[in-house]
Amino acid sequence: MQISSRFSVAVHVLSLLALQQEDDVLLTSERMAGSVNTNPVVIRRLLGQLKKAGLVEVRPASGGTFLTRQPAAISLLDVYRAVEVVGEGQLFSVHDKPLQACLVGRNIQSALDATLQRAQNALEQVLAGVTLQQVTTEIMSQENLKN
Amino acid sequence: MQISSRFSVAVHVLSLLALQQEDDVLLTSERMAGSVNTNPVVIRRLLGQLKKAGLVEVRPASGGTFLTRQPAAISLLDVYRAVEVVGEGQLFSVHDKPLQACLVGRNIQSALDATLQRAQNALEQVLAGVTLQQVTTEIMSQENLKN
DNA sequence: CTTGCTGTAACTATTGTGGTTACAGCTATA
DNA sequence: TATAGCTGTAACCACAATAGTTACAGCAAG
Repeated sequence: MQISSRFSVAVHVLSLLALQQEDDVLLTSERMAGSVNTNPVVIRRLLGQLKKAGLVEVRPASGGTFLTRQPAAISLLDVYRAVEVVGEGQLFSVHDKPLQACLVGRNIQSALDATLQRAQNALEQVLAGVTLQQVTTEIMSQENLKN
Repeated sequence: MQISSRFSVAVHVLSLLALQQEDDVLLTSERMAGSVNTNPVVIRRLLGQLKKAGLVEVRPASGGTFLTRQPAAISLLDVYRAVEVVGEGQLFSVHDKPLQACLVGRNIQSALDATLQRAQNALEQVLAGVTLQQVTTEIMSQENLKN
């Protein structure tokens, strides 16, 4: 199955935060929801996870959300982990309880484990190598291509 | 979300086929289901996909399944693709229809695309580098560790 | 004190997964 | 040629995750 769009939505939201101007209008969950094209509650749930991961600070009642770090100090892996699309080391699900009386059954899990772990790490290392800063830069450069 | 266990089950089944002895009893879907600890229909559905991908040959009514290639010529990426856990280039799902009137909204998809593609490729290349032969070798060596 | 926003619970529809029963169709073999 | 046994597949179920929605309590700032 596919990795939840929570991840891409989170990057979208963080990009909005990274690009927000000080003197700009307040970025409320409703505004962000408009840009993402979803429901404000979906955004608020997401912000809850990003907050829990220490990536953003949300002003409780008055509204407004801000990054706690520079965009260059936030990797996509941080985001990926924050939204918990996949638990640590669990990208692949492996069938449990294979027949222990069978040669293959009792060894398949450990035989596969190292490879699956490496595959997952390979994916995560790519995400670790890209920062929010790079994403917003890419957004601006995509924008320029259109002119 | 996690990648379906169809993948690990497929590797399990293919390992059984790779290790089967000529003069051994017939490997029916029921036998394989026993080793995997699931239902025979689940196995037959899976074999249908592996057959479609040209990895195995199934004898229709009399029973019995066989690899069409040497285990060394089957990579885990072949298996991964065969069971269609993830469509080509679609490991990450990205929210569609973001607000086009917004700078971030109209550029986020193309800004993320290359990175997500690279991440997925990284994962797949690890799988491409491991063959069924290596898996069965690992199974035997895990077995030996237990003695 | 009121306005407006966040935080969260609760419910829904949709989708993918994996298990199960049932049965048609075929093939090797007796 | 009859039959036993296996495959192929449809149909259904339970379960879990996702994403959208309504509703509302709580609170902070003006």
